[in-house]
Amino acid sequence: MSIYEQQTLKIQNSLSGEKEIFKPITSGFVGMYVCGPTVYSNVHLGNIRTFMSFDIIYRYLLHLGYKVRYVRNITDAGHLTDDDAEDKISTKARLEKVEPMEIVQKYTVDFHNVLKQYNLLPPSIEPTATGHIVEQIEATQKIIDAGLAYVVNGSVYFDVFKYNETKHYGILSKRVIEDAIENTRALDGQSDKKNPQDFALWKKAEPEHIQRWNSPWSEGFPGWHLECTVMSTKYLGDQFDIHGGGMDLKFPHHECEIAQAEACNHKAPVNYWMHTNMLNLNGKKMSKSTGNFLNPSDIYTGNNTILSKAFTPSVTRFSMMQAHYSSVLDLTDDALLASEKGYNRLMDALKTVAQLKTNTSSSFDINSWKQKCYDAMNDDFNTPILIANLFDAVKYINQVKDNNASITAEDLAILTKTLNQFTFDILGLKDDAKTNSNSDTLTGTIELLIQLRAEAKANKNYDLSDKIRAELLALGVQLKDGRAGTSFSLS
RNA sequence: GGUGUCGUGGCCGAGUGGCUAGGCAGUGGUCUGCAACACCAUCUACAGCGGUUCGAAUCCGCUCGACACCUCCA
Repeated sequence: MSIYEQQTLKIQNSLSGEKEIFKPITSGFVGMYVCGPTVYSNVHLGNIRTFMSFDIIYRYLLHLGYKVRYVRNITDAGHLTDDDAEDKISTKARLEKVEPMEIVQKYTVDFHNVLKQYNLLPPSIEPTATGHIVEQIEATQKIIDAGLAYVVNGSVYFDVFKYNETKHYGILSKRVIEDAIENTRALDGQSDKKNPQDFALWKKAEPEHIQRWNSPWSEGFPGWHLECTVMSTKYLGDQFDIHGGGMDLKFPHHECEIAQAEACNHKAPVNYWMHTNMLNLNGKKMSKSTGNFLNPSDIYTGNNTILSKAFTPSVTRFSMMQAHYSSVLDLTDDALLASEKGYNRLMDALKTVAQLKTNTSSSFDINSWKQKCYDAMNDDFNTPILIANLFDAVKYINQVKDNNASITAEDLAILTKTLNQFTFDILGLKDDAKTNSNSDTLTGTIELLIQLRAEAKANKNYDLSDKIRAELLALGVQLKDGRAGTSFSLS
């Protein structure tokens, strides 16, 4: 029996605006699509938060025993910039005098490196827009055939007004498109489009545009919204379970996806839409121009002027998990410092739990604690509550260590397994100290110093014992004197 | 200007119509040669103003503020 048969998972669905019991289309299987990055520059820290949130969701679904196909695309064509009608990738390529695919390669590698640092699991399929030009042309033709798109000067536009006659454009973002059309019709000027709300399915390439493909309408490139529709339905089917992305993509990107999929396949493509909230830095939106900006790697290299020190990816990850994915998260030095201490306490407890002595009875209800951990995650992946529960266990573990509480061997096994599963498998944390420097040589050396210090202390040679303690601390080794002797931890 | 999300204690951040969230910091204590760690105890709260209710920080309205998306293009 799989875990998911014993747990009731609820997901906040942006489409209905309600928390719904999750029921996959095919029992035991989950199809999940998340809009990936446009690889024209280093990945944004805000993107990391989004992908990390879905990493937790992916990990939890896997833990529950679902067979998950997780698709996350790479946008390497067709995403237009805000300030002009040029392709982001081509613009940058011309600037740096390189091939567009060179830019794509460079930043795709950067993206993968950063995600690996933050311990994100790779998706099951990572399709690229340029690898699906044929499918995008086919989808465009299908929408034209359905009478919901029109061709002007080699470009193809989705007819939002026409679509809205039978369907609801705005169903996801809760917008009333009639109002928007009413308000903007007068402004329509030299555009090829019938209506400002219409969006491009295919764009004719200007002469300077490098990325271009042949199509029935022109030599050009596909519209940004179409790639996600094509790639999600190709790998997950016309209807699939979960579609995720950042809040900023809800409109128009995801709205357009729904319209395109409806136009192609005559059914709603997605059962559960999930949107993650934004990441701020020191209370403000991150912006390169104002200097209120961090690259994901700046945090763990410490190479920045905003934070007081470097923070490991696990600490950053832990810090982000202390907020719910649907809340705006404010990243600050204080918050990271606080998270680092909490994270260290959790890691210490995970080491302590392996050394606990068992008793004939338990003073803590392990099974109800375990269920509380599941309840937290079942409630729309509430990681802050989960972490609060993990700290309950930390408290208990320390009490047992100090003989102020007791635990049976059976309960200890459950506690150890559950704690490790939630910390490492589901939250995706890593024990940085362990991975950094856990060699027998180091351990042996420190144990020797601890022994020498104990001898110095026995001889009341406190100058020497304090010197050993202080210098080890300076090297990142903290000695901990307890009743049973001295232990240590690495930072 | 339009739409949406939100405003919780020194900081971060959950939750909720009446029952201690949690982390970090602070305070008192236990432990220690002195500390640190750990443990025990403890303090600070729900933006403002109205309303509904036996009871609201939680529901409703207004005000103020924050953030995002849109308003030219996608």
